Amino acid sequence: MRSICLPVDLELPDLDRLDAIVGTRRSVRRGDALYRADDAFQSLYAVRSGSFKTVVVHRDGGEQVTGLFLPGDPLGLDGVCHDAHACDAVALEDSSVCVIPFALFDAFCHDVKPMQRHFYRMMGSAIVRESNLLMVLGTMTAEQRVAAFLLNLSERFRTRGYSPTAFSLRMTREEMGSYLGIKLETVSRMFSKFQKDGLLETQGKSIHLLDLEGLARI
Amino acid sequence: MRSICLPVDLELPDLDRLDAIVGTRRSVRRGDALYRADDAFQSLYAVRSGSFKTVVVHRDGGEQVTGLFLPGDPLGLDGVCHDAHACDAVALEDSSVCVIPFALFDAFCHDVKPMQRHFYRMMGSAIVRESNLLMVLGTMTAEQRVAAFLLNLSERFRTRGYSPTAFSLRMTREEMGSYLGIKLETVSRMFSKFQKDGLLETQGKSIHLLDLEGLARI
DNA sequence: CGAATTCTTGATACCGATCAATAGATGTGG
DNA sequence: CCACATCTATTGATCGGTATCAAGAATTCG
Repeated sequence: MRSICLPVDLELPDLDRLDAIVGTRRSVRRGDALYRADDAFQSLYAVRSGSFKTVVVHRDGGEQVTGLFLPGDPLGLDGVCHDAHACDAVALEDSSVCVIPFALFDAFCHDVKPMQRHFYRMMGSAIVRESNLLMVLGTMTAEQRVAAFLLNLSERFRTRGYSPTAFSLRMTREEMGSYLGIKLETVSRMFSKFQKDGLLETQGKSIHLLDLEGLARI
Repeated sequence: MRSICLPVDLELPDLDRLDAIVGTRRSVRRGDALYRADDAFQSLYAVRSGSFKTVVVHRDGGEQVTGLFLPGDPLGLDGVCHDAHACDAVALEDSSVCVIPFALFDAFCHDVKPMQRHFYRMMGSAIVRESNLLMVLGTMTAEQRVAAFLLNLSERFRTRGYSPTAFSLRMTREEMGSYLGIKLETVSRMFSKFQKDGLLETQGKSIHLLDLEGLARI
């Protein structure tokens, strides 16, 4: 878990100090928010178990899912900008996070160069992840979006040591659709199509990918 | 200019050190790249004059414009993640940038806390900017996208002290379309429609917004 | 178990893509 | 500085992919 979350070589005294900073845990029930847009930014979080979505809420109530976070993913970086969070972070299932008070974390980064470097990487990763999503929303058909989404998940589960071909997805079709810029019915239709083509099997929330290469060719 | 680019109060010795770091200038001709995806990440940049677009290139040649950068905007943050840039940065017109060697800048941030803080803000802003674009691409109609784009530009010109209602836009319709996830013909049609409705006047690259509130209502 | 939410599937409508042709702008070399 | 070639923009006609509307089935959760 730490290898995903903090792939940094730290010596013992530093490691203890970090453990003290990250000490607190917090549980969030399915559907509850870890933080909301305009909440004061005080802490970063690391997903320990479960999963989260981040959503931007438009003035006229329109919601856009902008991120999906799995165990090990850092959460809350959107708040670094203006001392307030820019989106809501909502648990997709009963979940828990590590709380990382930013003031302490920042001071720690100041003293420990590899940690500073890793923090930069986390911020950079968030930027690149969103760029990739822009690419998906800007250039792909509905079919390609769903395929790209599944392949991305597969890869992320793989790096976490879980099966890259069989996993359970706690998002609803509607949330996936929002994330991908399409409607829930379209998501459902694409799943049906892929199933018909022998690329995957679905049974409710659990998904079994049968042909990763086939999905990649779409 | 510095007030956009570095809104930080620095004392004199620090200011001199920063000037030394930022010393170098670089000119980029229209259509040329300041950097390309996979180039080694060595420097950040600040736009001095002109404008840039960032583009992500898909394996099958598909291009997606992911950002538009005006004077004062920081450029290159996408490279902080993996020691290599994640996109191309291309000049939309003959332009110039300040070159900020990252190693020196990082050391400076380490010593000067307000600067560190400002760097965090820049990274955070990049994340929030992309979230907003995700919102545009995920939830808005073509008409709304073009209106939102023009209003965003208007606001950015305003904060820079330029006219918020009359400006010249060096992007082609195709580039705007790529940025907004629609085709160039659709961009053109929306401009024509807005013109018919008395919301703006266009003449080639120069745009005159006549009714900001009307655009916002769309 | 039972109510509520979520999912699937079908029929139809509409927005934006595509194809195409003309007009206008931009830049280059004579 | 003009003439020509090229790139860019506009506008129209048509097509297709997704959204929308609707109904019923499956799943989830209290």
